[in-house]
Amino acid sequence: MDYLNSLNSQQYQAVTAGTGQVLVLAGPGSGKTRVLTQRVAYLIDAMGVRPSAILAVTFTNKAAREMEERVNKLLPGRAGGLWLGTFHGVCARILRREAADAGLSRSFVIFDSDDQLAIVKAILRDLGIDKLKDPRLSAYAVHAAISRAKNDLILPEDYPIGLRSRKYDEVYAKVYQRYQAELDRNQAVDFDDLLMRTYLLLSGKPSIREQYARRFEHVLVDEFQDTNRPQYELVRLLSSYHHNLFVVGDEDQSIYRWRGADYHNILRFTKDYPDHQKILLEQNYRSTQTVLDAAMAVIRRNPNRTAKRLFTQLGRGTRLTLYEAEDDRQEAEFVVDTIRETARGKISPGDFAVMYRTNAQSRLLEEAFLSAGMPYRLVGAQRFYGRREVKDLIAYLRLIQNPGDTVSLLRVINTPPRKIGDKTVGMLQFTAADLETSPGEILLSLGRSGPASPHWGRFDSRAATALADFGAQLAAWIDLRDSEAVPALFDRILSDIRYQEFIDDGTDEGEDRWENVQELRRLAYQQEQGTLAGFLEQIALVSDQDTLTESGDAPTLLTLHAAKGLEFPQVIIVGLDEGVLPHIRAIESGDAEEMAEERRLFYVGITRAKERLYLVRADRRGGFRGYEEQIASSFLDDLPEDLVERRGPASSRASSRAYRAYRRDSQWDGGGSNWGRAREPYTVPPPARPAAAQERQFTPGMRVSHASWGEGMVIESRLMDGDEIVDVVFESVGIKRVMASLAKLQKL
DNA sequence: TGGCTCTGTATTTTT
DNA sequence: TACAGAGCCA
Repeated sequence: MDYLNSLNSQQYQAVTAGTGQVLVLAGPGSGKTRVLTQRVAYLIDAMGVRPSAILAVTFTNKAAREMEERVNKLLPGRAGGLWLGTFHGVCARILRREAADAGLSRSFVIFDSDDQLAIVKAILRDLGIDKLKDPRLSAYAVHAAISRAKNDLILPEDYPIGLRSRKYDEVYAKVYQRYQAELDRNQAVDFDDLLMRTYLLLSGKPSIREQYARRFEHVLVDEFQDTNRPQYELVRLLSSYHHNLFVVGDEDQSIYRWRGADYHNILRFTKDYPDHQKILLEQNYRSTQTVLDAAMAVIRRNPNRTAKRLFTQLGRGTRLTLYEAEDDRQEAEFVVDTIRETARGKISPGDFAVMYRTNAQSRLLEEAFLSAGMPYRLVGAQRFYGRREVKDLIAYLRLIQNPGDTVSLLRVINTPPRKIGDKTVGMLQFTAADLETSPGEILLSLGRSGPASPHWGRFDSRAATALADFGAQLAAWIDLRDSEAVPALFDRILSDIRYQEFIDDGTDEGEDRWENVQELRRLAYQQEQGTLAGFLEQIALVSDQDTLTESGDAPTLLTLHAAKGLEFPQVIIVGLDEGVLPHIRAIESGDAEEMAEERRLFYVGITRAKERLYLVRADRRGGFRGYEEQIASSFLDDLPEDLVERRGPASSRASSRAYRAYRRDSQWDGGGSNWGRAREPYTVPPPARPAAAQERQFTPGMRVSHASWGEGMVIESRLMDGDEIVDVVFESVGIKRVMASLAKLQKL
């Protein structure tokens, strides 16, 4: 157990904690992963726990893999059989094993965001709602409402009508029901289903719950601040027999609120498990004190947090650089120049990470790198898996795995073109609906039996032949699926459909597309041992971080979200402008929690830096209609002057003056200023001053009473401008939004 | 049926 | 900008 010697006393305490519940509050860079890894090793090594009785849940597959490697290094050959993975991955595994009890086909597929959105779109079209052009009824918004419901563990038939708006809720409820029915018809689940269905399975079937709860003597959870309701409940259920629960988190790094994550789960944990041990990890082993001081100055402004003191023994280090460029092109050039000029000697290009708030910001950066002839690594799964050619091939694979997957079928039925047009497809769907089967089954019947198929007569002979040809192909692939490994199947599809001919038209773009196909093929070849189902699952659940490769000495480009859990010697954060970071949507929402999350995002970015941190902004940015003037991010205001060295053409000029004037104005006009040729004004709430910081007095579910409206229940509450805005459903008058200070609500 | 052009609109973050 | 979807024509 030599490994224990390298721990500080808090880390040691955490790693060697006995049984029961343990909450480790770990600041950035405090050795959280190390504690988790060694804890697992300690359980096996010192406490004699079988690896297969340990469940460890991480946030990304990458983190899981790293943890596995490190445990294996500590205990060579003794850690096999650990359950290690992401929440979504673990849930998929459980659902696959318990498919029958979960009401699923064992070969269920996981729909990606595009498929999910496509289903919502089709339903809206069917209901004639797409014509309304109401942004709150856009496919995107409706899908978000469904996702929110699932994250609140609300089933379609229980969707509450009239809580917010009767008109919208009715649509959401209806679409939710049809959406879920459509998933069922396709034998498919979405991301939220993985969590919700596992929760329903475990909560609804005591025998299955007990089986898993007995099995997992120890449950460990990483990034606990980013768990949502289903995840919290799952952890509770899975640890409900042995009650050994070890969670690690940091409220200040919670950045997935929009996905239902709720850092209050940390507080909830302390209440639900009153006998827990709490251990604080404050010593930072990653960054210089300057970086930490900057980080603390930024995060201090957030209300509702446990104050932490981050300290290091790595010395003061270099001051931050704040570079103010004239425009976003110059911003990108600064990034490239800085890396080129600094990366020599001890610092190499691979030491750099460039972080941004939105993916769109990577474009200019990429262009700048390309024109400078410098390589870079871009983190992001969507970039690859969202490509048409990649999606096509995955759709083929999914269809072979599950012919009931009509979404995939429709995607590939005429791609490449095989003379099956809209009319034929319409007939196919109609027939399937008529006979209460899936289009895929009809296709297979035509393929296997030809004119002898009972469905043949439904189509004219040309259409029937085309369908039968494709059906026969599909049937052959399905046979191959059962006899061959994934790579062989993949190559067979490629050659059968002559995909290269279709996609690679000799243009640069065509070559590019074919290159992507090759990349997917490489991934398939790594799946020599695994099943098709496993390959598809792995593909469906890749996280952005999983696409981060270790190879090559090139700077990494990634979003602030994707940067969570990583560290780099040199960090450049771009886009420090009001409206970019913090993002305009957070500002416009007027929701203090959303602004707090933007701040946490900045905090996460800052604390990734080991040695040196650059912050970059631009006076003007190109939007989709020309350039727009920018104001420096209000977050920059919170950095102590003595930690920052200002540079750049813009720093001493107009923008700063305008910015200061703007700040002054916003003191008394409540935000919104016009100067120069500024665009539409928007209001910027003042940064959360400690004075204005306060606790929420009302939480959802709480019973309250009001002098004239009587009793009601709180459905939502948030802090805004130092007051609390509470939504309450009153028994007498329905839903009302009130200011806590004026309404004099009484808690019951 | 297939391919082209034109138009309108928008995703912030991602499992 | 960029991408999906509609509309048009061969």
